[in-house]
Amino acid sequence: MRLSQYFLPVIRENPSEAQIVSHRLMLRAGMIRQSSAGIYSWLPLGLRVLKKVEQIVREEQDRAGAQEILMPTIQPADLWRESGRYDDYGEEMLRIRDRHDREMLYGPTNEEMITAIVRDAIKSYRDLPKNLYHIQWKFRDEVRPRFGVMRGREFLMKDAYSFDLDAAGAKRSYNKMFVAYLRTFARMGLKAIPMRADTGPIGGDLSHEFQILADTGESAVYCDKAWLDTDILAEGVDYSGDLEPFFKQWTSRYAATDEMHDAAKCPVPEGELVSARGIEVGHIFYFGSKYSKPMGAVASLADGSSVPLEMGSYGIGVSRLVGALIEANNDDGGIVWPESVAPFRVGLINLRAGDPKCAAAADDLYAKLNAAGVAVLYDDRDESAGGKFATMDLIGVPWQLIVGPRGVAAGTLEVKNRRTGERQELPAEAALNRICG
RNA sequence: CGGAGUGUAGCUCAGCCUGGUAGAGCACUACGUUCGGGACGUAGGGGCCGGAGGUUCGAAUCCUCUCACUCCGACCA
Repeated sequence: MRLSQYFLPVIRENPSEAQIVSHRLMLRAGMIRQSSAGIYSWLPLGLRVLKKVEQIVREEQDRAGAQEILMPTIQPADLWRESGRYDDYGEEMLRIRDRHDREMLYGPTNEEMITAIVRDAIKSYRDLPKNLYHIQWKFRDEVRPRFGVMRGREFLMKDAYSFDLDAAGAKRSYNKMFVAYLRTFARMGLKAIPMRADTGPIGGDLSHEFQILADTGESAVYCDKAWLDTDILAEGVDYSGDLEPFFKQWTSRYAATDEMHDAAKCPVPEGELVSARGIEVGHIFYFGSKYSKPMGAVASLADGSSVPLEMGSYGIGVSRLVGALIEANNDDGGIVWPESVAPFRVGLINLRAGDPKCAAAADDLYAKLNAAGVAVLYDDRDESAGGKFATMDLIGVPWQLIVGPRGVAAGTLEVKNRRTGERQELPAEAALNRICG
């Protein structure tokens, strides 16, 4: 993409409404614009990141055996009356009426809807287990939206729902999602720590929150220091095998949110305990027949009797993750994307757009990178060098490739890594290999 | 929902107290000089001063109402 043609409205000064770093940087880097309180438009750069995050989530859900569907944002109120939550949910639910005065709502979550779908389609124990997920916009009318996309009212969430015949099966489904979540966040370069959690309004018996550590996190969290050195991706995972030992291993290490933490009962000695701030990026629940029973979602057994389905639900805040990623990856210059979610891999900077030799060299590199399938943002504008570097730093592209008159004359290119700060002048061929390799 | 603020140019803000032709920096446009880490000069364009009502000869400024946004708290993914 040529920057001269790209819709990238960067802002040099800090917008006054943005209090935390991710919100400031998302506005400044032209990723989002606010529409109203807690509701945002995603501009091209922001949408690229959102889609990358979404894709990693999708791949790990698929790998764990969940199947993607897509449910609507608007739901009928009657569905929620079946579970009894229509009256319980309160003002956080946006209630609307259509032209026939039918009561509708903008879905804050989808337990009722998925339960109705599965209820009508699944009749036999032979059809189980199933895990269905979708990635869809949700609306929760927060009393006080804040922190940009980290606590918006409209947000993109991946929510999966598992259906099993019995508690043992439901636990297996829970374990799969537990592992999938650890892998998902690790692939984004995030250290997400599962913590025993309150089940809240979803209700249920077993629940873990996944918190990533960041200074600006909303909740206080405590964990064993050993968490900081663990690498989930290093462990091979076989979803067809028994994941319970894995689950036990990962939950044996202490980690708790403020509400669940009791300093007097904490098994970790003071020196080994990390006290930090956490951002909740995922939450998984096992809640048995809380919805299947009132809504009549049952499966027939071999002996002709029937049992309510055992359910769990599993959420990841996809749009929140974009903010959380920035909270965890920024410096004075701007965003520092992990490569797996970076909107572009390479920022190609032509320092002298007006110079024919520089332009020819940069155009050539741009063509080569495109041909190699590398996502490249090419700054071909006639701007000051400082401004170009500042823009690339702000939007956090991992690799910068710099074309200037000196290098063109010498046949070299400067390669810079945004994260490490590494800068080297390499022969053109070597520079390309460094980046593509 | 309680408390506290803020709405003036695309952004950051001054002007309001003490009423009298709408301001600055950055951004934008044109031309020129520059050019290896947010350059300089000259000339320009851009505002229903959030909205409605009131007071006044006259309102960005004073009064009333209203809307929006932000912060603290309670609540929550």
